[in-house]
Amino acid sequence: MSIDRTANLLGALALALADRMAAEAETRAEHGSAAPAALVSTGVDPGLSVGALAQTIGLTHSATVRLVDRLARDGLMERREGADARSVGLHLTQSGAARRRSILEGRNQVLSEVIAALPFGDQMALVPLVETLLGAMTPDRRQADHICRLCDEDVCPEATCPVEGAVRRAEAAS
Amino acid sequence: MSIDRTANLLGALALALADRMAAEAETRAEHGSAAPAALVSTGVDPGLSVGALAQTIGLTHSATVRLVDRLARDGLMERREGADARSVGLHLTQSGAARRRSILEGRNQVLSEVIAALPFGDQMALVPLVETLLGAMTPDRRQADHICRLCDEDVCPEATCPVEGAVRRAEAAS
DNA sequence: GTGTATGCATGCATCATGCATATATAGGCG
DNA sequence: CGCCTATATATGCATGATGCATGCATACAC
Repeated sequence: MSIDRTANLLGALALALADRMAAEAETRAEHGSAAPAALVSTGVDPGLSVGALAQTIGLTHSATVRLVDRLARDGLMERREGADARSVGLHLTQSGAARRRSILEGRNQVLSEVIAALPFGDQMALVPLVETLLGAMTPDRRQADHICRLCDEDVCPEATCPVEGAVRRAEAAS
Repeated sequence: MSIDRTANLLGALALALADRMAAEAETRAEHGSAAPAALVSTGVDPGLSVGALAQTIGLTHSATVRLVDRLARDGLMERREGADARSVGLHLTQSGAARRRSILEGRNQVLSEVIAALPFGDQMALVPLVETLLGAMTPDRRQADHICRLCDEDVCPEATCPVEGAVRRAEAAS
């Protein structure tokens, strides 16, 4: 059992899962692949700035401005007052919050369906492995927000999130 | 430990891994996110048609025609005679084959680096879980090719591929 | 209070992609 | 043999998301 084969299998699984999640999310939110992440992340941290959102969803600032334009035009997101007179505070409308829930439910459904292929004991065995891998992929706060840009915090609270944990350890070490 | 939290964690991991793989691949092949898949898949099955490639990489036929145009213009891919006078047979040039190796090496490096966070025993424990999940995501040959569109067959031979196995079972059952 | 940094927005260009359609070949049926 | 339909590739056109360079307003430091 070479590490290369393990790597290849894990890569194929990640690709297949990401495909399904993206397909599901894009049936529920137009305006490109970053739109679901924008809705989900704005729901987690209402009032965040355009720049902060840009980093989380992995677009340039200008692309994020246009995306917010589109989401606002659809009545899903609003620009309100920000921390500064420069800054904007982004918030979901009621309709945007509903859309967000729909995206999260779709994602959960896709993933749960796949995981159901494992007997319960194997599901439990999988969890710590995934947690370790996620922790290893989290060098700093910025990456953490990016990784968790589609996460459902109701289901995976921050207190037990392995990505959060890795950030805390990294920040304590610095 | 609810299945929902497990699902969320697995989704985050898949997303993070897919991000890294895509970023790595796109530093090595221009022309959009489907280009790496086109190069890898053409290497696995030389002589395949444009239509077959389109299904594997998940683009429309016309988008695939343009992608092949671009890769051919860069000297990475060639249109040769196909099975028919209608069909085209796609092949990598020498330079295309080299590019393909580079893409696969980059992918392997990204994934191996992450997996190295697990002690060896845990890596071994992970393999059968991933195999089961991959099998569960493979309803037919078409999906199988799509899932494996970035796989390195040198490292993960068809004989032991869980996706291939699932296809064979599905075809035997029908 | 002047200069630099930060944050948001816009003009412009590019590029990948999809839809509708055109053209060529294959195969079946009368 | 000729016609019809299916298959395969290719193209015209439009769209839409994105990045770069830049402009503009506000904040902060000295």
